[in-house]
Amino acid sequence: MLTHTFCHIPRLGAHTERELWRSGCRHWDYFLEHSHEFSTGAVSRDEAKRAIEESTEALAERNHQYFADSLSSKEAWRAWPEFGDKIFYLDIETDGGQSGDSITTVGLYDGKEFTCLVKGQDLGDFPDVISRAGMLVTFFGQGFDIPMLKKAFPLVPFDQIHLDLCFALKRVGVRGGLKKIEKQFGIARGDETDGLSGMDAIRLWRQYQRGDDSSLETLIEYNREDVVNLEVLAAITYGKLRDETLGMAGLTPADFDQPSARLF
DNA sequence: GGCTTCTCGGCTTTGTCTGA
DNA sequence: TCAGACAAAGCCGAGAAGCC
Repeated sequence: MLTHTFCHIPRLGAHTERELWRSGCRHWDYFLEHSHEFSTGAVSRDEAKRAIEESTEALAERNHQYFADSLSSKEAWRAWPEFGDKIFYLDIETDGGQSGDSITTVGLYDGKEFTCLVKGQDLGDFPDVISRAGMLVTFFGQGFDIPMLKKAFPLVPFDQIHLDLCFALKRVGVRGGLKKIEKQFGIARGDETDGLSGMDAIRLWRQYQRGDDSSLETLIEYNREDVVNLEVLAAITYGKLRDETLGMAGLTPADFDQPSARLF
């Protein structure tokens, strides 16, 4: 979807992008060869062409910072397939204000492997682990996880593309908390963690601190299911947003498979 | 409960296009 | 070349929402 995107160009909005698609310009490569044939709204054609040349180069170099800056958070979903090999699904748990509301665990899932960094053990490795990510996927991370992490790790730049599924799903009419949405899409949890909430995560951490090691195991499993399930939700969200975005232009995903859409 | 960001609507600003 | 019309982005504030 990223190579069909034009609304990341400064001062070029969704309306102009839809007009470009409708008039047959559906891929960066096509625009670069035929830019003189299309209207780019309030942006000059030369400026738009320069932006698309930069975008092509940035994608070839896997430069996630470029797209983190140019793509609005609302449109971050478009980069999900292109940066799939540099994604971390992320979720944190906290102690609920026990010591200034500090982070107890950080769960990270790259699509293959789950890593849980635990306070007092390996949480200090977070800056090193996160430096490998080009894109972060969270649920309400913009409102909670990322501000908390920025506070705990002020030297980490957090320059990744950030897809917040909470707001992305809301755009396609799916509302509610993470657990409610998981149920809505038939995503099941294990017997041990089914029904647990963020408040239970705080309780489990406190039990662990009192010497109950099995509580930490349950907390890590809860954290693991949170981030692994984010991948399933991201795929659902991507499909829904793509269909809705194309639908607003009177197009379907099949229209992007046309030769002119792919190349020329 | 506090925090943060979202959406939405209205207004302002900026740049392109078109015709004289 | 220039001025007016038009389109789109930016900005702001209010209210809503979900996180722990």
